[in-house]
Amino acid sequence: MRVVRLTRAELPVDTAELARFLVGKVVVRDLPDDRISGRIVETEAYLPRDAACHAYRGETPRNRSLFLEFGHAYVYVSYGIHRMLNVAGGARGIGAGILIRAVEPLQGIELMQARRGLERVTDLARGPGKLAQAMEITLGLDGLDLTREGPLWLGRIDRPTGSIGVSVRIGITKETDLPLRFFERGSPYVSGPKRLSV
DNA sequence: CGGCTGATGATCT
DNA sequence: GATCATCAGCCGG
Repeated sequence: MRVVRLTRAELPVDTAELARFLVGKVVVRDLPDDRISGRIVETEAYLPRDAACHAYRGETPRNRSLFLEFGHAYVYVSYGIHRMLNVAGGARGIGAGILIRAVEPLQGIELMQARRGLERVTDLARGPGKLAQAMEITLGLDGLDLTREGPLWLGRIDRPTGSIGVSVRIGITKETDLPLRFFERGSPYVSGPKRLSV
């Protein structure tokens, strides 16, 4: 399978636009001897002046990557257990990002199954915590430029993206009414309640 | 499938 | 000390 790395020039600067753009693109995790990759089927945008965004209260040690130029990785720990993979949005200095919520496994499926302790491919990376576990997303990847060669980067493949649906975001307690979740309609790899993925 | 609950620890106040 | 961009397990329909 041929995966071509995305360049920063082809990424939308606007965070919501980038969130939509990333559906259908590919996350590639290059390990010393193996490649794990998955096609993004679900994202959520977190904007500046959005109380649900980790950057809302300003820059801190944890969220500094959100203020990097769009296309950098922001990885953090949620609920003390799960790691979340995000892509920074907006120009340098703008705190915004996109949570990658689910991918359709493409390469390294056996490795994902081993890491997750599951067989069902639709359960390997359906949800941000599952995705991070399956793809070995670690805190050490925080701050990486995802448009450069390295252990984690973004690419595209020659395959059409289906119709993209929009809904409110999942699992948050603030700004719960904003239509900032994007997903590929009909994909069995999308997470969340079914009513939000129509 | 939807709804609920406990686990669990980094982060910030 | 409170909060939390989640998940697995369990239950009822």
